[in-house]
Amino acid sequence: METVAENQKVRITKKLEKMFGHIDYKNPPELCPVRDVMSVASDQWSVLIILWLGYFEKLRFNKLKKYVYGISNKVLSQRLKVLEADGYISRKAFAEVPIRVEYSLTEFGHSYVEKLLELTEWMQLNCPKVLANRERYGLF
Amino acid sequence: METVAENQKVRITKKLEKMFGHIDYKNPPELCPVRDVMSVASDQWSVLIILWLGYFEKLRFNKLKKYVYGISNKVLSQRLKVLEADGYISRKAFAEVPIRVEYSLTEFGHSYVEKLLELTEWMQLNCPKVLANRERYGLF
DNA sequence: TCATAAGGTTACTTTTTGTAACTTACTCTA
DNA sequence: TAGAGTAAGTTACAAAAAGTAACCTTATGA
Repeated sequence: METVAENQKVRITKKLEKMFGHIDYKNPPELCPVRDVMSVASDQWSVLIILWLGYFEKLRFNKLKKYVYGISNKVLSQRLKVLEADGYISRKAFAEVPIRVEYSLTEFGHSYVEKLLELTEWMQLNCPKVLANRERYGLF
Repeated sequence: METVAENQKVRITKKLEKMFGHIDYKNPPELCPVRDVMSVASDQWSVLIILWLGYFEKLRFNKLKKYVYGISNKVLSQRLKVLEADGYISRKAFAEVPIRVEYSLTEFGHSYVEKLLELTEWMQLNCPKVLANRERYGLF
């Protein structure tokens, strides 16, 4: 990662454009792709939802609620909607009584899980803080 | 990513342990490493702080505030403390008047930026939603 | 003596998140 | 036929988090 001295004027580079989406830092923050990417499925609940759906082929609402321990109906419902809209998961409703709804990861969702695991493994090896907790996790 | 049928009992595997930290899903969620990893420096403001510190070698409080457009003193101060505690950035205060404080990325912070950029590039190629926005970003 | 400066902190307001009770439509049991 | 149960959510309300704007400190220059 090449850096630039503080007093130096910002140079417009391909790399910077990719990082911020647009060189003008006064632009609305929604225009930053990195920010977008990280905001989509990086919150605590979404991560757990995605992980459990990565482990099970498919899960119904209440099963998912059981595994994503401590989540409420409202929050689970909200997160599922966002994750579906963003293409991580798919929702399949069956016209039964009572209604049955199955959630599963999309192709993209599965590859995102791989990325999450990669990042986590990398963090476990490189992040000072996580490293300090490895005993707590019982890993390695 | 291998998945497991819904009705199947959870098998305790090395992979699952890594994913959740502990097989018992009723454990406090702080015990999930993936969750930990994603929660540390993935919020909107932290990402921008890290990116700008990745671009500039070092930045003082008010410069940083200027680039991380729209952030307040309180939030910037808070995030900087957390990021420092977690090993992403380092803080250097000079005994001058008025006081001068320089923030910069640690070694780990720099490699995290690389990871962020990698993930973003990957997302831009694979995420349906981000792909739809690529025209807006003016990338590619 | 008043303004300015850097790097924050503090009291207060707004927004977001979470909680627990309720809903709907049907079926099973007493 | 009244009542309970079931799945997948909503809704009204409370708690927590985030944001805002004024203030602090120590010193220097006008």
